[in-house]
Amino acid sequence: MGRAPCCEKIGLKKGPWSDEEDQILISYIQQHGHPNWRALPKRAGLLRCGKSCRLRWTNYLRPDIKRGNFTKEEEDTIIQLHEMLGNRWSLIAMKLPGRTDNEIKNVWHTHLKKRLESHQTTIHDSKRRHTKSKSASKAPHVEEPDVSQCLVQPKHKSFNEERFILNQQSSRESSSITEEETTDSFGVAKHEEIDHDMFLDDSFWSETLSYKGDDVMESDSITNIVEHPTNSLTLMENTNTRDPNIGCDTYGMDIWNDIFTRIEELPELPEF
DNA sequence: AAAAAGCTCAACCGCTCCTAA
DNA sequence: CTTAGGAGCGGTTGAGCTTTT
Repeated sequence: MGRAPCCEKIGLKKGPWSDEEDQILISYIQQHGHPNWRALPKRAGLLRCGKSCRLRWTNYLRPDIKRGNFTKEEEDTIIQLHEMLGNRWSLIAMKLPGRTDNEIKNVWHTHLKKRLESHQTTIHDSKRRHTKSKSASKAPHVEEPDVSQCLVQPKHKSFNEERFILNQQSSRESSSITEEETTDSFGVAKHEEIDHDMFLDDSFWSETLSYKGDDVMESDSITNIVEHPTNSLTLMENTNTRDPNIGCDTYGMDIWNDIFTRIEELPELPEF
């Protein structure tokens, strides 16, 4: 069929935004909101594509944007959530108030991914050396904590855990995965390094996916996620991402709150 | 001091999903 | 049911800045 271009490109400005443009966009949105991004630039008097305006607003001009370096806690959260969700930056961003998906994506590609890669290389080297030295000498070896263990999916995930990730991954087929990953026939991201013992072991997954109690969410809800992940996650995603003004549906948000709260209870990741 | 290499991050692009007609 | 259009997402790019040689 072929999609029409999102906007009439001729005569529209591209590239970095000027202060003046920012001010126009901010004041327009403060007065009128943004019920229709496509029509916004014309109404506001901006020579920009609606998409460009939305991006500028959500990634830079929104009043609740937190700027500055990421804290270690934030980075840990990103690593943990990336482990669970893959490159679902918008979902990860939901857990980091004031941070945008774009920012998180940048941090991942510029800092975190490299950190992981270098540590995995180090670990491989040390393991290779260890294997060699083992055959050469019988000296006792103290196993260093394997950082990569924090970063790969559990080797023996339960069926429900697998389905949870499957649905997270496959609900957007175009989602790609990081370079260290391969994809199986179901679109599930799999890491090459699956022979490691897992830092996020079964207890993590069962804790994450189970529910006992006194939280906001009904226990039926989490059971529903586990037993009907497709329905639950589709519901959550739809309600969470589609209303720019309201933000998140309370029901869907409660589910995420619960999941994210459990992630926070995880043991601290080792220092890199 | 200058050039090269590396890094960061704002912005763009193309795609999918959802919804209304 | 089909189609068109809007919104949002993730991948990628490239300008500008910083560090290294």
